[in-house]
Amino acid sequence: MNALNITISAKLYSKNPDETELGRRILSKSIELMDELGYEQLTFKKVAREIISTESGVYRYFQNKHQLLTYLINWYWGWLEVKMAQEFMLLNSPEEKLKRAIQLLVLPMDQDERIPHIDERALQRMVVAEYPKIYLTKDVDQENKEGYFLGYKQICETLSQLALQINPGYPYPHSLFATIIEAAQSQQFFAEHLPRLSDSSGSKEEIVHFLTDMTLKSLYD
Amino acid sequence: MNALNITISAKLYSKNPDETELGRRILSKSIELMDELGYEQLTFKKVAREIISTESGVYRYFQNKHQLLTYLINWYWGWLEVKMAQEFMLLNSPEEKLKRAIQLLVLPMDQDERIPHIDERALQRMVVAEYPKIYLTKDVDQENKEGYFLGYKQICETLSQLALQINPGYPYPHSLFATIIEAAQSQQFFAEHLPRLSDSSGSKEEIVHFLTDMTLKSLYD
DNA sequence: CGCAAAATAATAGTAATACTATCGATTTTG
DNA sequence: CAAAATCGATAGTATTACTATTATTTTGCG
Repeated sequence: MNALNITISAKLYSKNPDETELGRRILSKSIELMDELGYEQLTFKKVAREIISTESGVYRYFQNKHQLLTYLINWYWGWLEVKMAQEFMLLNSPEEKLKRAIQLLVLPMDQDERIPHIDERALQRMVVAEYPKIYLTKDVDQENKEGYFLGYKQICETLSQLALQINPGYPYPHSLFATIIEAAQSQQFFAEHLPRLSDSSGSKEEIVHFLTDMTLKSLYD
Repeated sequence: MNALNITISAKLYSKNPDETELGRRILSKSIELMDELGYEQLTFKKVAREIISTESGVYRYFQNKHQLLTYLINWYWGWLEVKMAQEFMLLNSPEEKLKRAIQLLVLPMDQDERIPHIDERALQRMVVAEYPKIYLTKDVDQENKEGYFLGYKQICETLSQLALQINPGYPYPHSLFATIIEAAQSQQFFAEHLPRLSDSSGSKEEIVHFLTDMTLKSLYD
């Protein structure tokens, strides 16, 4: 728990990094380095060196790099969930809410001044580049039991409920929003790196249009 | 090139594994072990031991594990492309072809007796569990130039062309089929491991229905 | 058939990684 | 103020992902 009431399963850390200065510096530098170097090239040694601490210091907060990545991505989903809840209060129809949710999934957001140690834009870029790595492992079933993917599942559930308000008979709400959430990430990646897998090489607005079109056409039959 | 005319960029190997007995044993055992252990746990040493060869033997065919994975996944896309071309000859309308393509993406296929060293089902399972790892790296742009992702892009292009036959005005054919192809994989994974991200915990037929529904609703407006 | 060239096996070695363990020193807290 | 938690510093280990070298076997071909 922190300023924004983002809850993260206690299985995702050894010692809560949100509660200490060192922990917050680890989070901050990890996001920066993971965005810059990518998950594979990041090591706890590099993080430790940059924050003038030690490898064992980082290990006291996270058991390994995979747990750290999972923590950060869950933080992102939790934060997005909070943003959505805030914005939904200003909107009336479920359709407007879904449209806004898709924008929040894709468009870059402003730095939240209440959480200076998290660079939201860097985090967002990092999530686009790394998110499937948290579940594409042989430990997925065990880690699922431990709540490693609650953030993703929660946001998928929220959007599914909205979809059922629009069309209570739609049979695939979870599949739909898992697909939309995945596509929101992968289309950003493809637009930048593999443009022949996208029609939106230019602005993120085009990705928003594509996803919105796909969502609404699926729901209204 | 092999019995089935699947072409794979020469940048994806040091020595063509398809042309020698040792090479084919490497492919065969790699698929088996990658399916069983997952990408991270696979090592060239383990492959070598199982085929009674040596680590350096495997390195003569592939520069590293990532290149091997990319080779196998391109082989899969190439093989799927061949299957689709065969099946499309029996069908007339683009809609029928698209429906059949989605089935081929999801449903398990029979072993091809002409290629005894490739276990297609194991390969298919492995692709579901590992495919984004080939492009989610910091080298994606360089590797893209070298043709690492041609198989994926080719299949996306083929399906996009079909979609434009149905609706020439549809503005997002590449995004649509990149999304459908990704969802075909991720929904299989979610149905098995993270069922709250899917509505198809039972049969693969449900995934086919979901994807077909999404595709056709997107195209017909 | 015999020989050169290519392919493979066998072995060794290296740098980096992903941890684990220990031990004072310092800070926090009850 | 004493106990406990925290942190920094250092060392060490098993594994991994290669690279290099040499010896042996297989194979193409004149």
